[in-house]
Amino acid sequence: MRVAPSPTGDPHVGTAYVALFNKAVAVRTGGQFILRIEDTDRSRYVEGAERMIFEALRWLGLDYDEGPDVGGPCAPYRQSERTALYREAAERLLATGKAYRCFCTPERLAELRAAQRRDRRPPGYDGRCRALAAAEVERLLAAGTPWTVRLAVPRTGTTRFEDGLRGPIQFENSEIDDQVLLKSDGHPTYHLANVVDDHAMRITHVIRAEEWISSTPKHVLLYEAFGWPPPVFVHLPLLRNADRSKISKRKNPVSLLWYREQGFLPEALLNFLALMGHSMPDEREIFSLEEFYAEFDPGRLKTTGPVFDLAKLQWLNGEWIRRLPPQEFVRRVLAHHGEPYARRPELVARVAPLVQPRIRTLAEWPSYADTFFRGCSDYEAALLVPKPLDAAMARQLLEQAQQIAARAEPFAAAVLEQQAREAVAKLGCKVGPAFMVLRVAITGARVSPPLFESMEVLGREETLARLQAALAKLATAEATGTGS
RNA sequence: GGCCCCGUCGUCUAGCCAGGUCCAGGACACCGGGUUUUCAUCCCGGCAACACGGGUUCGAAUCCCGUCGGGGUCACCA
Repeated sequence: MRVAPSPTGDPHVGTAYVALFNKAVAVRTGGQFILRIEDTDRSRYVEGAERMIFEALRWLGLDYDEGPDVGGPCAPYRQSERTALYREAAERLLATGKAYRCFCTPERLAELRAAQRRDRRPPGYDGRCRALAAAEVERLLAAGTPWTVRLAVPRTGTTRFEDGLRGPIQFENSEIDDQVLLKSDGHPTYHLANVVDDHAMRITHVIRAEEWISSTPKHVLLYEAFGWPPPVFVHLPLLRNADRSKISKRKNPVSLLWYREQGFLPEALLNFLALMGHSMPDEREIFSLEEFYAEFDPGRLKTTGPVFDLAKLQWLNGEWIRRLPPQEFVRRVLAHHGEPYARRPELVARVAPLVQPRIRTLAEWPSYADTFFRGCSDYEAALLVPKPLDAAMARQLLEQAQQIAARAEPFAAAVLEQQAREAVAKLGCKVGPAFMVLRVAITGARVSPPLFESMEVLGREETLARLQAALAKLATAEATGTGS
């Protein structure tokens, strides 16, 4: 089993999807899971993209047994380092007449396509160079004319293969183009490199995306031409945008980097991907990678393209965050966010339990936690006076709170809450609005972690300071008429 | 357009291969309600689908055919 991405940009969510199922088969069958870098298109090569693929796969826990950065018996695992192999293979095909040299220029091919399009005929190479006499080939070669190698696809007959998921699939050979195998720059195309490598690396199951179905007959023909037994082909459904087109950058976040930055847990992303197109026998929806491997069954794969629903991923991520052991949650927060949190790990640990049940992604951490790290002085004074109350009542509540905070012993949430409730009752106020006044004073926002727990974390001194600041803010607002 | 793949609630799906136990179950989202100091959690309830038409059969979401719909692919990209 293998996954074979191209280093042409950010690591793609589809790569993770395909890698997941390949690895699952490898784990279940005791086979090797290989990472192969398909970098045969130097024009699309992106510096650093390869390293990001390594990192993304590791981040997800989809480690590979063999690959460019871990080595293995079939090294090298970068196609750009295996060009001799492909040339040799192409020579073999040339020698046996299974392929031929094509000297057509890109211009002629473009004109050919244009003409076919104009006449509303199916596009494809017209086979001109296939009929070239040996002497003519020699002459062109001697003249240094650039050439490619094309597969000599049989003109008649049918090529069939068994898709491990969809059953028998067949194509008329007359509909298959004489695919270019070796480009004029000496690099192989996907088709050649893929088949040669899959054979060389003893890949038993080619598990890839559905978009490859229509080129599979070319691959089957290649295996036949080489006299090699073809692997089992399994075409996974394509991940889709909401409009059901294949998932794309424009309509969906597809970069694994993005998911990491947004604070999605690898566990959740993997869990979500596993849910797309495969189901657990007991319909369980939340499960670990290990559980997935344990229950994975090719027979439970689906063939219909699932729409990638970020909302469900967010829900799942929230579930995973809530299930994290407290210490682990702290570790993830620290790993995800740098300063100012990293400087105060002990404070993070105390704040964490208040935030953990409230967020769906690690990126949301600051929205609840920042009041403990950055203070809260820049809120609007009007927030201190929620709807049914007036400024006078707000002031009284804050003053009562000051007294309670000053004397509470110990300075703990339960004590503070009990005394606050009593005081509020005496003032003849409802707890909801009353606590809202204090919440704003303490956290600077109407949405916050629990009030008294927050006070406890802040400590007596800071609590008193914030209450005092709120009172001052209220007074200023009243004086300038900007309050309510 | 040719070829190929696919078609159960808005979305992810169970059920289909081995027809009845399915007037189709679960989850997300959404809408109500409850718990609650805000938010979130948690609990309860609701909305909502077998694409359509034939056929086979005592009986079809499940088998067959057709139609329609969606997608993929038609590069010296992968």
